Order: sequence, then C-alpha cells, then structure tokens
Amino acid sequence: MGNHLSAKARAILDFIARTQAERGAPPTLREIGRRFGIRSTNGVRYYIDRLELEGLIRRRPGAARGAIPEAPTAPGLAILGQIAAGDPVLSEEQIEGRLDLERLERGSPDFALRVRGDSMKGAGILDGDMVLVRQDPTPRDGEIVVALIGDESTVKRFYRRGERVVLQPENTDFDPIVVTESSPQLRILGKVVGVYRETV
Amino acid sequence: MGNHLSAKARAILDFIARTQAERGAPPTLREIGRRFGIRSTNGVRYYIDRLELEGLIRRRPGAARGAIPEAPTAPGLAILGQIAAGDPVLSEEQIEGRLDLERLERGSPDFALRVRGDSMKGAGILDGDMVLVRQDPTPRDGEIVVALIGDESTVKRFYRRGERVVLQPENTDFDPIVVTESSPQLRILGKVVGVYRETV
DNA sequence: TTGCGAACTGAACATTTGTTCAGTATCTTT
DNA sequence: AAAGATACTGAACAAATGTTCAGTTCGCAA
Repeated sequence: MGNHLSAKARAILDFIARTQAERGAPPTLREIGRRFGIRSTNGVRYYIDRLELEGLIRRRPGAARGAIPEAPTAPGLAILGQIAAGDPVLSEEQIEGRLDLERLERGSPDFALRVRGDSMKGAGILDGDMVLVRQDPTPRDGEIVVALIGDESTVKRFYRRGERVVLQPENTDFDPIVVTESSPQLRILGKVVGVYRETV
Repeated sequence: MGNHLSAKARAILDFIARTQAERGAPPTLREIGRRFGIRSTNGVRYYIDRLELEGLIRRRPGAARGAIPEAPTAPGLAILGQIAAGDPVLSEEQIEGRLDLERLERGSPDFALRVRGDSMKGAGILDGDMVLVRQDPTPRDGEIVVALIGDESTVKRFYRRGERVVLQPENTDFDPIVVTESSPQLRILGKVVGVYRETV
C-alpha cells in the first residue's frame, strides 16, 4: 500500500488515459461523469483535483479537455547542473531537469533551420548550427529572428526603428540590413528560441 | 507533386499532430489561427475541411479540439536547409531531415550538462549553454570533453602531450590546464557531441 | 448524539470553442 | 471582361465545457 488513492480515482485516471490514447484527446468532465455515474461535474472535479495533487494529472485551467495524464516515463535527456565528484553522474541528486526539444520551457519550436555564415558569431551562433524557430511574425525588439529578405533567409537580431526594421548581425565584419517595415521584400518567419549544434 | 494539398495545409497538419503529441490534446481552431496568422476561425476551418477530405484528419463534430490527425507523424523537428521564398516553410520540399535529441547522427548523448563560464566562448559555447555529453572516457585528440578536475567539472578541448593531458580553453582570458594522464585528480566523463541553448 | 470529512448533487455562470453566414481580395480561366 | 475558384475576414451564435458555490448524504469517530 502506501498509496492513499481510492480505487475509483484510479479507475478514473485509467479512463482518462485510455480515452486519450484511443481517440487522441482526453475526455470532458461530463464524459467522465457519465461513465462513472457521477451526475455533477463538480463531483468529477473532486477526483481530478485529487489526481492532480498526486501528480498523476497535468491540468490546463479553463481549457476544454484540459485534464491530461502525466507520461509515466520522463522523455528527453537528463540535465545535470553541477557534477559532484563521488557519486555516479546520473544519480537522482544531480538531475536538474529534462531536456526535450518539443517541450522547451520558453516556447516550443516549429522547425529547425541550418545557419549559413558567421554573421551571428557574437551571439554564439556559428556556421552550420541549427536554430530552433518558433513561427511568429511579430518578434519583440532585440529578439533573434529568421527573416526572408527577397529570396534569402537570414538570421539576425531584430530591431524596430520607427518605420524601419533593422536586422543586426552580431559580427563586426557584417553590416546591418535596414528595410521599411511594410516592404514586400521582408518577411519575418519566426523567432529563434534555441540553438543546436552537433560537434565532433 | 502527385498530391494536390497545399504546403500550408501540410504545415497545419504537422502543427496539429505535434500539439497533440506534446501536450496530449489537439489545438483549437483559434490556436491554429493564431499560429498561422489566420484571423478568422472560418479560415482555419477551410483547411481542416481540406485535410478531412484527404483523410488526413478525423473529426468529431461539435467537440472541443475535435480535429485529430489520422496517422502519427515523424518524431522530432523538421530541419530545413535553405528556405525558398514563395511556398510556406514546412512544405515537404524544404525538409532536409529531422532533429531528435535522442537519435543524433554522430552519437547519441547520455546526458546534458549546463556550462558555467565563458572559457569555451571561442567554440561557440556560452555561459548557461547545455552541452550534450556522450559518456566515453577515451576521447580523441582535439575533441571537446567534460572532465572532472578534483571537485570541479569543466568543459575543455582535449589534447594528449606525451605523459600529460592538456585541457585547452577557447578563450584567451583563460589558461590551459595541464595534468598527468594518470592523475587521480583527473576523470574524463565523456565527450561533447552537441551544444544546446535556449534563447529569448 | 454530535461532529466531521469524504463524496458527492444541483444549479447557475462564464468561457471556450465549433458552426454558420455573408462578404471580399486576388488569382486564373474562359 | 466576366466567371469561378481560392483563401480568406468579420460577426454573430449556439453548443460544449470548465468553474464556483451552496447544500446534502452517509459512514465513522468521539
């Protein structure tokens, strides 16, 4: 034993997980209620609260079908903070989090783009690196973006200067690109949310 | 060719599939619209209709998040080579490969380590970056390694010089570390097979 | 027998979300 | 030059769905 969760709560968790797997989306509160003979959505909510407290369910408040079972196994790579001498590298104490490309903290990317040239060397983005891009045509000042200038895609830092947009390289060997905001030559594809490189 | 579905429609399908995989439930019409710059839910509906006609999407009418992809798509992120103007970003022609952290081309990493300090700045590894490490105590000359020197873990370039091992920073502000190969102070944890950084 | 917590009921209510409809701008085709 | 097709916009609407609140029932402990 040791687990203070009722059999009914378990059955509900199982139902949610199975529904999600079978048809691609979790059930609604009312669907759960119908299945278990609970007539009030609040009765179902009572169980969802319980499951969430146990960490068995993740919840997105307000969203339809927002009760989502936590995956049993953690995906991605273990992130270590500072490695301590002594105990083995992958021991629990050393694990700071998990790295999963499709679930970043700050915003999950839509695609990766291979970078050509050294114009962003100063920002640690080298020739051949891949930038992870979140599609978003409205970057904020100072963010690194992927832009299409005419026929060329380019990675630069984005600044708005009145009517104009400045695409600023981070390498003194290169000059900034300045265009009017409404230019048909300019298309902002998205912003860079991550950088990735394979070495060796 | 052969398939009469627009590149944008494909990109939307990809987004739906990925959203479903990542958070357990498909996106709403408005979420799709926001992502693709389509302001009217009916504009999104137009694409969903199209995808359903092609049999790529199953639909549960009236249900929230009712558009569910029929077939799972490839895991990982699409890697684009050079983006061509004209058709939208995620069209098949532009996809060069797929990026999956747990299946790299050159050797899959065992863990990720957060880097402290700027000693490898010249190699494009900045403070706060994560290096992806393959556990391997026998690096080749010139490879970047993670080493434990006494109690400190450090990321440096590895060189063998006769009896000695040189751990070389890539920043002129730092000095190389030289130790004898058999020193109990030195432990090579593995080699860096990738670098990863979240921006913004 | 009273009190208390677990497990709900019932009924609003507020949002979220899908649906429908009437248009429009931009193409390409006729 | 007119007719369609494509790819939407905008607005209104209704249905689906999560949230909240005030109670209720029942078993069990004090």
